[in-house]
Amino acid sequence: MRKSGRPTMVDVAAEAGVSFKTVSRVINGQPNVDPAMAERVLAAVDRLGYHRNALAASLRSGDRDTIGFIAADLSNTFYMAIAAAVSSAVSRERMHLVMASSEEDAATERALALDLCQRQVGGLVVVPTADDHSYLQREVELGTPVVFLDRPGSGIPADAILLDNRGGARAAVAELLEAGHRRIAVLLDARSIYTMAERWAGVEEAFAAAGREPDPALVVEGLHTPAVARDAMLRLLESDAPPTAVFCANNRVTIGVLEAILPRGADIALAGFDDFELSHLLPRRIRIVDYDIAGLGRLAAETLLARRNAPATGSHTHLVPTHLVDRGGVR
Amino acid sequence: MRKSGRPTMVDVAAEAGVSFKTVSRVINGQPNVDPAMAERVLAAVDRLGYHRNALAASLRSGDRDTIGFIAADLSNTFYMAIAAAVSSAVSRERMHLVMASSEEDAATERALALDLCQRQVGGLVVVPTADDHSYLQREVELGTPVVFLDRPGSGIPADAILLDNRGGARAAVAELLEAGHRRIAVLLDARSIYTMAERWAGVEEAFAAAGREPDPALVVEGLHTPAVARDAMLRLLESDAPPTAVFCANNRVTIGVLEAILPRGADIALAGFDDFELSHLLPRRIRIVDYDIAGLGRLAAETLLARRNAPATGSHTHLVPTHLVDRGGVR
DNA sequence: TTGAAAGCGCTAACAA
DNA sequence: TTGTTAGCGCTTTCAA
Repeated sequence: MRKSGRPTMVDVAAEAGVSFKTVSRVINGQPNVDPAMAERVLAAVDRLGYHRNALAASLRSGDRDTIGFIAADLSNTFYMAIAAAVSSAVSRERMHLVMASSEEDAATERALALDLCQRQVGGLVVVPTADDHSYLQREVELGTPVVFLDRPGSGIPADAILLDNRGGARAAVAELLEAGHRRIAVLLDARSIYTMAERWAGVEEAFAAAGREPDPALVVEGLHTPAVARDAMLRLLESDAPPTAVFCANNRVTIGVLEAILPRGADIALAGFDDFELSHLLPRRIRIVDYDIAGLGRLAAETLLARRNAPATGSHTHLVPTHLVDRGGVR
Repeated sequence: MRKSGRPTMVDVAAEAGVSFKTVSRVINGQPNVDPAMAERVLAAVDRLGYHRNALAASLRSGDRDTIGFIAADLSNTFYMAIAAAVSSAVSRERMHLVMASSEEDAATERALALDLCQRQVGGLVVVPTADDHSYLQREVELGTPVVFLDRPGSGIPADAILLDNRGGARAAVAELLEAGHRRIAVLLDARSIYTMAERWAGVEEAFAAAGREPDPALVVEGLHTPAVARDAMLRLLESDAPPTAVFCANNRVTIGVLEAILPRGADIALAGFDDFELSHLLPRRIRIVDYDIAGLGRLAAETLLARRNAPATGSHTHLVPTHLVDRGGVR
């Protein structure tokens, strides 16, 4: 064994007294090897504690068995759940998932994506923060498939896996309108975020279908944290004409609203986009726009893996359905 | 550019009309390069859309800039949160995190760990499922540091990051005893799991300190899911002598217990190990054994990275403190 | 069935 | 300051 490093195929070959190509054959389970020789090689492998260097192997063969995942914000349980789903789908194909977070920063996203490409990933799943992805153009051309998740990318041909944001929001608000509510508050994060814009569009569609339109005084946007959403809700409750119902455009907003409503037992109908842990134990009934979050991650992984083998025949956008469910109402 | 593949340093050198070592120097920002030459190289890089192959680079240099993380179960938000923390700590050092899940299976854990070692990871963070890790002996000897997280490993010299399970459980139960409770139920997952054994030991210590011991009729173990925990709690509530307080040994058990208690408004004092999302919005007050979960992941990453540079001077076990907090009580 | 030689794309000595 | 020559550990021809 050389200079105290890890043993190599050459070391194993020397130990077993065979050519180093024979070792390669045995290690890779290739046919046409004399069982006796294989036996000797395996014994040498064992004695030396040899492990194949997968990086060196892929250098020559060009095989890529790693997939990159860039989340927008890993501290958000939504993206963590997706990462877990992508990971398990990827490992089912005996591949690995390398995970990173852009922290909602376009430059970071770009640096991470390019870095992962340099690491020769076989594909990239990206929750985009940047609004131009032409920096990936070259990589896609060279055969690294990219799949956008949760938000669409732009500037390159790549598949996208999106939620039916519009339909989900529309259905939730339509229900509130049908129940006779006329003062419906709509609380959102910044409308510059793709999902927020879509959900807001769904809200408008629901109002339009009922021949009405949202009351600007009851619409609050830019609610980026539960605390901010809570304060906004408190102000609405204390206004001259408080809402009788509220639609929360994501789970952070929903949580903030609950923080405002629950302590004072305000009597308001609740609907929100995104389910969350323990929603079923809430004391108040709430309608939730739910969807298969693990399925979202799985679909992304499968779409990506399919691209690896198939020719780039136009990009496709998958719309993952949402459905309304009841949560809470536990006394 | 050769056979339609990605451009290499040789291609860039040809394009720029310089030697390929000069390209290497420019790409790696090494000193002693004529600015004019660097300019020409950079232009060629741009024209060709060249990106350095980080795998090939590390093959020769031996640099390892990837850390492996093996969770016991990525569908558990606890491990996902840890993974996120490890990821961000690792990327702060400009390294990458490869994520995998053993699904609580020892053979899977072993296969994943060995696989990651073959991929030349610079270190391994493992939430162990196997109870013998001597299979990693060789890798540790060869300089791949291993850090165990949440549960101790065995058979190899490796650092461990553990929670103060015993102290946390003891404090929670001691408080119930001090409040005068005499019929305290203790609900656990299987005691064969390290954390459960430790927490149970903490419970016994608290009882012993009060000159008492747990009532076997009120101790239920093997509660692996919220549903099972809920049913166990319901049986206790309906028994002849129901408990006046309950200690839940992890958050799954706590959730099951809440599912049993909340709908019927049973008047029972609650304490549980592990915080969970939205615990602060629960209608019932509950004492929680809390800890810094992100810090746990960060500490694991930092301990691992420190090992990479330092000599293997004996393994160290870090005990992460826990503290009791109030949750819930929102009407 | 086995082996020798030539790469993969890069870094690291060494020379010029 | 620049270039040359060896490798890193493996896979892939191609010949024996």
